[in-house]
Amino acid sequence: MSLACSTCPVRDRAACAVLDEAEREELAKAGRTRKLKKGETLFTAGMSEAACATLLSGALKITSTDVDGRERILSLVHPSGFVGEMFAPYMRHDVVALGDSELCVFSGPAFAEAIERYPKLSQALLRRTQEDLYASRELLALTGNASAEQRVSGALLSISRAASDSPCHLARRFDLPISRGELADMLGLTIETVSRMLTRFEREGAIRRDGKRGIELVDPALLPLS
Amino acid sequence: MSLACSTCPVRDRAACAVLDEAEREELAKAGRTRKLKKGETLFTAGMSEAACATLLSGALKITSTDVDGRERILSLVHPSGFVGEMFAPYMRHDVVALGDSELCVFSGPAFAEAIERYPKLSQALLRRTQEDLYASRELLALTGNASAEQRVSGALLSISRAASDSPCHLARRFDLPISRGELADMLGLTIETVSRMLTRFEREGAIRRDGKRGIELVDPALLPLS
DNA sequence: CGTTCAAATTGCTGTGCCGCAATTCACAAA
DNA sequence: TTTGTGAATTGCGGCACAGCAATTTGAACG
Repeated sequence: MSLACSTCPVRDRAACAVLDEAEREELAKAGRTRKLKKGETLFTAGMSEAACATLLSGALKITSTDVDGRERILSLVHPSGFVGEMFAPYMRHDVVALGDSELCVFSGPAFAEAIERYPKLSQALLRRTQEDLYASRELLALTGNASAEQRVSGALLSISRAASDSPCHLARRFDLPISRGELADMLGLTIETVSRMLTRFEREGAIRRDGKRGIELVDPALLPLS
Repeated sequence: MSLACSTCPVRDRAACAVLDEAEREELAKAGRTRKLKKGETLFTAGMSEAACATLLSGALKITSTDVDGRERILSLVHPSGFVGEMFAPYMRHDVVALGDSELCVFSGPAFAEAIERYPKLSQALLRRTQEDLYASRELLALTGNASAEQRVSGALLSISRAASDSPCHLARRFDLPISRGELADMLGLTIETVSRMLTRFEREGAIRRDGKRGIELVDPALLPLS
């Protein structure tokens, strides 16, 4: 038996929030909660059984590994986000926990059935998937032909927006959710280059660094991409 | 009054194919067909009225233009493909015809209403959007930290697969749907580099070029990314 | 069959990022 | 506080790609 949805931390933001209470409890019977520690893998690309999940707390990364063995971060997943497959017969990408995380996991067929049964759920997921698609395309545009300076700057602004309550407002002070190496993997750069750009921004007075992860935007207008 | 769906070239592959005939004709009343010449713009990023469309024939590109004015191709759209917005209040990216094209266009609100009415349509679009999301992520992985050689090689294989009837089979001989410049914009390279890579592949015996657009895969195994 | 012009190719040079290595830093544990 | 360890920073060449310019190609036209 699953945890009751009434205590779910994302019960009013996740895709299943469009269902009424009875429907949601019914859906919950098909899923199960799961806890992941930092670095643990939820799904592996190529896995032959489809599955999907809603993130309750923590953070995930969706990655692919290229022929040379280098990892590429395709997307970050925040609480209430949705990952996985319900139509495809296998998992397309790796999904790994960035920090300790809690999830609500479903088998692919079970969730596909739920989508059949609840049209509202299908619509909510369509909305969400379109948002993910635009996020992916934004990242594509950012890492396309921009300089290293622009990429790091763009990532800072994007993370700052994600950290603030409103998506069009910048958080002046925030913590990077990922390491330099992961940021580099996301931007198609190297650790060293990311580090050099942060140093440059700080020297130019655009940002101030507070420990390994803390960032304060002193003068966002100085960042090459605003 | 719209063109009857019975003569639609993609009537059994487009998202609306999941509707029965009566429903489809009903939906068609909300849309209208439109023809675009090569290079004409369908949607412009920021346009305040949401709209969407199914591509009947021809080809489209979804692009964004960065601060320096360089264009980045985010996605190619083939017949039966779907583009545009029905939930967002504005268009996020530019959509331009790569060649003469025919479309079935809907206003955003009208299509949102259709999704409400026909759960099957919502599901079909969810499937399709997920496919687009994976395609976008594949491109992200390809252009991430791969060398120019790998990017061009990967694009050739990807286009060859798209040109063949089955998505896991390579077409030995095909025409590039886009110019060198557009291919470069898609891969985050320059025209010159794309050209040099094609020359290299031909010199090494992996491909043969036939005119400006024709490509024959002589020995795909020689391509660095297979 | 030539003409025309945009697209593609090729050569050359500069540079921005990578890749390695050494050092420093931050945070946690003793 | 000291110590230990992994992450981050910094310096230093090398190279792959960008950017410009000259040339060639090829598809459509008269």
